[in-house]
Formats: sequence, structure tokens, C-alpha cells
Amino acid sequence: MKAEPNFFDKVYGVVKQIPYGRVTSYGAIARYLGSSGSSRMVGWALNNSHNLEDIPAQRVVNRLGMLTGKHHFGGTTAMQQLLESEGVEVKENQVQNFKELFWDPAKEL
DNA sequence: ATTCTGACGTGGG
DNA sequence: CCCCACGCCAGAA
Repeated sequence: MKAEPNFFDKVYGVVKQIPYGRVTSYGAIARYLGSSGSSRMVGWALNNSHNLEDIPAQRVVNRLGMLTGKHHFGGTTAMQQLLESEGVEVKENQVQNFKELFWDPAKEL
């Protein structure tokens, strides 16, 4: 088996590298991987990340900073609680200061 | 095998 | 400024 980094694995790698108290968007990751149009696959990959605990998927939101995937955290405000626990202000399922907290892998990496 | 949906994003009207 | 439609790829019915 080749240790070839697949799209999904790449997503995990990037998400795991997201610094504390920082957030990023699906499109940013997809773009970093070279598949700017496949932003959906990023979400799909995060969905698979449910098996992994090293994937801070709560730091990954859509381009609007909205916690679109909070329903997948198995709870209601679980995702928001996690983000707020890191110092990320969340209001109405939306990340406040998203622009400042935004961590672009293509730019930071 | 076909069809639809899904943690998105961008563009056009 | 708001709403609609399309594109992406993969998995499930």
C-alpha cells in the first residue's frame, strides 16, 4: 500500500494542524488541496473524521463562519461549546471575528 | 445501473 | 441586495 496522501487524508492532516482558537473553511482546505471546486468532499472527509478523535472538526466551518455541521457533532451546541471553550466566540451558529480567526492553510502553510 | 442528497462555493439574474 | 442554479465527488437508497 502506498502512503500516498489521499484527499481525505490530506484534509485530516490540515485540520489537525489548525492552531488553537483558530478556524478555517471547507473551501480553504479544498483550495489548498487543489480541489477548490470539491469543497463538498472536505465536508465528507470531516464526516468520516467521526472515527478519529484527533480531528478538531469544530474548527472547520463554511466560508461564512457558520457552524453548518454542528448537527453532526451528535449534539445541539456541542460544536459551539467546543469552540467557545477555545476562546472562539460563537453567536447564532456563527463564528464572531471569523475573519480574524480564519486560518488559511494555503496561506499559513 | 440510476438518482439524490450532502459539514460548500461561486456566479449569474 | 436577495434568490436560484450549477459544479464537485462520493456514498447510500
